[in-house]
Amino acid sequence: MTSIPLPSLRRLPRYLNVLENFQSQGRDTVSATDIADELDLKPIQIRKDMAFTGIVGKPKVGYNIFDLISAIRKFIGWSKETNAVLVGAGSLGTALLGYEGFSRRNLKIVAAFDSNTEKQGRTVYQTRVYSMDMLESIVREHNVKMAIITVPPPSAQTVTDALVRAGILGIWNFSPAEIQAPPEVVVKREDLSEGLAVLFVHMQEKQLQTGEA
Amino acid sequence: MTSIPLPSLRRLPRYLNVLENFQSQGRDTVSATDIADELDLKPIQIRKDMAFTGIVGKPKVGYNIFDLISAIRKFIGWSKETNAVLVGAGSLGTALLGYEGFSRRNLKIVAAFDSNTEKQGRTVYQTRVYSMDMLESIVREHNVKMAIITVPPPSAQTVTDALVRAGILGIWNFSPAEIQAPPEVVVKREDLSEGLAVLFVHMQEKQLQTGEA
DNA sequence: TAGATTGTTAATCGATTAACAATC
DNA sequence: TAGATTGTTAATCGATTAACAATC
Repeated sequence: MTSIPLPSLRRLPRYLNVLENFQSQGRDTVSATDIADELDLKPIQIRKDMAFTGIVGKPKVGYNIFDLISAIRKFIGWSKETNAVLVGAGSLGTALLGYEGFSRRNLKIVAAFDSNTEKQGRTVYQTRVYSMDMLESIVREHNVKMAIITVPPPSAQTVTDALVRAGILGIWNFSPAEIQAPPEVVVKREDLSEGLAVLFVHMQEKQLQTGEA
Repeated sequence: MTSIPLPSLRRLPRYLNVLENFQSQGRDTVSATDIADELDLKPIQIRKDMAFTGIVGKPKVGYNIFDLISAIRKFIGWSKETNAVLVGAGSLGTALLGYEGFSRRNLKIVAAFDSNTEKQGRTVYQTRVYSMDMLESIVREHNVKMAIITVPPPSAQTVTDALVRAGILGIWNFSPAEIQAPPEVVVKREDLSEGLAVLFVHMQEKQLQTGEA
């Protein structure tokens, strides 16, 4: 079985958003065209992507919204709760601790860690901040497999090493540092400056077109 | 002239990070292979991407680091300061107001806006929070062309409309809502749940490989 | 000079899109 | 039944990779 293409995978959460909107409007079926219209995509792309999740639609009828939502959630792994820890309770880390979008996707941050003793012992949006010493015991106690890194770039690799030692298997790295981890650990980079670069260049290109360089 | 491919554009900020590291180590030239090794990419891809920024290297010598940094910064539009406003001073908005990575890229958030009267008048990480009424006058006063949206999904479209009326030409949308804007306005989505989905699925795939489903 | 590294042209790979048969 | 919509197979498009000539 061939694995889902990365661009398709990235579109799945968008489909989920749209489907949840449709559902809250009381609808119970959608066609690929309905979804495509919401997202400015082509219907054929939706159908191709849906096939990867294993869901099948009915010709003439379309897809059952409830089944489709379940299939996508299950495919991504959002149908059951997942525990995570967060390292780095600075401005970005604090924001993520309070981000409502995570609980919507069944992600639960069970503990935060920070080397700053001033922050240790505090509770940020209902999550307790611990010293780094506590990392391994808490990770193992809650059987945590996923970690979020929101520390400054110079600390990113040290933190990564500690997480790996504690048994973490997936790291979501919000620091712009390039971190190295063993092959069994999945690392997802989330460098905000990438998105900023894309926006800037596209704005420039658009301005050039209108002659307003 | 054909425009830079999106994947290449997204790699440019990573090159910049690596080059700045090399520079702080006192080096003044790099080869494509040096960069590739840092980022787990192939040298040929670096050379192809560099060509888009217009920079040329010297056979046998490689690229001049200072020139390369300048060329990439200039290409992206990070060599001069850019003003932006932020709408939605909630947890994520507050984080972005304090995010050090932006000033490194010459992005200056001149004002924040929030409909919550409790937040209005406060100063968050040196940025003043205003009521939405002030949006248009402040945007025009500072000649702001770029805006960051960090409001809850139901407000995203209303905020977008207000930004467009105020003359904003580029929107960085951190809300998971799909927003509509006129064609002259560039919209960059930054939905964190996309990255989360990619991490989850890749973790699952890795577990399956090790037989630990 | 000889070797290393760039930049270009061609080949491959993978994702998107098109065409169309199957079917509720 | 006829029309609409799915899912599959083929064609196109674009990005990555390979091969290699140019050159400091």
